[in-house]
Amino acid sequence: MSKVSISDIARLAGTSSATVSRVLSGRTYVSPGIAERVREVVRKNGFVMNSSASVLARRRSPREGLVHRAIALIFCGLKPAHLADVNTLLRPDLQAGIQEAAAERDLAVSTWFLRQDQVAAGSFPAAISRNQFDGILLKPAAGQNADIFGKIAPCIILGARQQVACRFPVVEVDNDLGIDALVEHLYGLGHRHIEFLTRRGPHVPFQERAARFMVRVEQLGLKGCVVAEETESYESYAQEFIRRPVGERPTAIIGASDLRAVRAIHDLFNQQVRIPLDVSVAGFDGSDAGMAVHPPLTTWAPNWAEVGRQGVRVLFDRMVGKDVPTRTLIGGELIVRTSTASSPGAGLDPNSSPIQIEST
Amino acid sequence: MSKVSISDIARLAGTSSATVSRVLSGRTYVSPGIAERVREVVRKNGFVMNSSASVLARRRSPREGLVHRAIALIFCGLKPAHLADVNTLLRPDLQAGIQEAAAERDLAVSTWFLRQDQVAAGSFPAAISRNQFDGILLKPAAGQNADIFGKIAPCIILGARQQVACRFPVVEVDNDLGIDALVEHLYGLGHRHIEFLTRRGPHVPFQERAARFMVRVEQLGLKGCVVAEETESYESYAQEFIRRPVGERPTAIIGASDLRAVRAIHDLFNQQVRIPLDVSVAGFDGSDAGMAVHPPLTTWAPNWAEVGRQGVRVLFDRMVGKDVPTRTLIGGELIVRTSTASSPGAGLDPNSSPIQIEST
DNA sequence: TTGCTCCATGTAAGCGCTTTCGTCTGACCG
DNA sequence: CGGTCAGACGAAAGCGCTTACATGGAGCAA
Repeated sequence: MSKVSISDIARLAGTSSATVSRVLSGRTYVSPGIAERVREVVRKNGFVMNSSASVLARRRSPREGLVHRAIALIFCGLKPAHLADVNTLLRPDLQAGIQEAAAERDLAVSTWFLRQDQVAAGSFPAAISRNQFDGILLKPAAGQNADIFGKIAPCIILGARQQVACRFPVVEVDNDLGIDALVEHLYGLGHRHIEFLTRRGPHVPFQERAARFMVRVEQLGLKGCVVAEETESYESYAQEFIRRPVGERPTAIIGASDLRAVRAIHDLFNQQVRIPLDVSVAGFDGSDAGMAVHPPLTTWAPNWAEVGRQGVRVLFDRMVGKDVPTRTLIGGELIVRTSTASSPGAGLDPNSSPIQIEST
Repeated sequence: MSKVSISDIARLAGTSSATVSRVLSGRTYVSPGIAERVREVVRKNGFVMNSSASVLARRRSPREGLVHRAIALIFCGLKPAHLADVNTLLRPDLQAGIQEAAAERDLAVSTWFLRQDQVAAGSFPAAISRNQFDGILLKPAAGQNADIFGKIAPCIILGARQQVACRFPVVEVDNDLGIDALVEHLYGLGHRHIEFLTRRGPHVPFQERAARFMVRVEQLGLKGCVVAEETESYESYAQEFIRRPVGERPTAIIGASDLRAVRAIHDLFNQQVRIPLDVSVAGFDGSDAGMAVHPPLTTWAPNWAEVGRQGVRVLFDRMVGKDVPTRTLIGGELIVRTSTASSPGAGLDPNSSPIQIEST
């Protein structure tokens, strides 16, 4: 395409290609006069270097870090029918954060979806095994071992702590912070009996949230427990809820996720339970679903954009050889909406103002 | 990292590097015996070529298409505060479709977010202007002119038709199909007076949907009109709705988007309007919000995954020189939930079964 | 057998850069 | 004023591949 090469520039600037290279890489000293002349010619001709040649040449004496100015974002451990996973793994705001931080550092981001069996077999796409990347951002599904990527380039794990057996630094959402915020929010509203609603099965993030819930509840001296719904035999939490005498019902419920909370709200509604009059419900995720449900859901929104930004920052630091923390925790924001209100008996009419939702 | 080069392989296989290259590229004839021996050595040593050297060498005689086996996915025309745009531009399912189709063709996908002013100034990240990609998938924001990318590589426009002045082939969602499906669904339920709820301002996709709505409504001989809510002065559609005598109210409403429909549902609820008993409401998008709102929203879900797949397919075809259609339309799916029911007066009690939502 | 063709393979010339090494210039010291 | 040294620059050797071209041997016709 652009036929113009570094030696053309050299000729036009009346110098040698070596000097042009030195000016462009800024790695060695060049006298200001010549440097300026070279830059002028480069600008005038819209010259951009051939990066293949550059990478090839640099390989002779392997230098630190940034050979390609490119990182890979790898979603790994996806199940064969992976479309379902995608929504939880690939959050637009996470990716926006990654792009933002990558752009600041002039890094290209190449995205890959790898199935569990591909990783297990170590059969990567050619571009990955060819070391075309200076670093790797890993977003593993739960339980996925990702060590193998360490052989290819510096790695960082992104996301919520999961049982990823990883020797890599992790940048993750601090779920504990979210659970604490939710519990304290409800506590502040006068609730003294709170239940945490999750589902059966080994879903690590949910388990972690549940564990933290119990810790915080005990610290505050509240009554509370973790309830796991069956997913198969559909006997909903709501049905069980209304069978209990009023005094034994919790006054507030925290869902392990927004979707779980939303589902509980629907179920409770169908059982004529009024929210937040009879029971407050909160979620965890900050999803659109929580915004749409009626009444709008109080929830904890992890700052995924920041996870992306910090992930790139930490990876970059590692790429250039700096020391990086093994664990970086990212916070979030408590979004208070109308699904939570003061506990029955704590005064205050929660239905005094009409319910509204954020503007489109 | 891997010190082993093509000439090492050649030595081990007892042949020349030229032959190894020929075997690996499969571009010229090599006798089966030697070819097999070479492949064996390659396999045994886990050899992967240095793609920089390969790209560099191939440049001498510029060949068709696939030099890099990489495409760029460019979201362009973002506003400075772009996080808001991101959710509408970057749909996880779209990206999943892209990844799937790219993986099939052994293409790397590199993602870029470009602000409007960057595109206008023609100042691209180095990797893009350096021609490191064989093709470009463009997802422009409305009104963004993207012609400039045509100089860099073959381009395809992705998404819903917008006033992108483009000379490039387009792979897009067929919104007309969705509007038709929604109108016909309501028509089938007995509705004869339907309103389309949108917002003021030049939002092209909404305008298109509204236009199609009017066409279809007239074709079916229905009563219907397009209502645009102000976004600033908050006088909601619902307030205006209840001021009208019952006979002049529509029996069904279609929101220009799920979020708009969700908002209408909330507003109507606050005005004591029962859905779907008094009025049916449908949305457009297939979002999580639609699933969560109460009652769950009937909506049209465009098949974004297919847009991604077809986009890559069309781009690939163009990259290898095939003729491609200038316009590829992708359908979607009507998701019928309980926010729509038979028109009042058409018999049938819409509240006979309890409302449920999909499992988490 | 000779001469010709054809095809598989080897040889070697780059692709466009980076970097080592050596030269040259000028500054500075004795 | 000669010697020394440092600093700026150019010459040129690759980086690991691809491919035009050269080569040599097999196959075949005369």
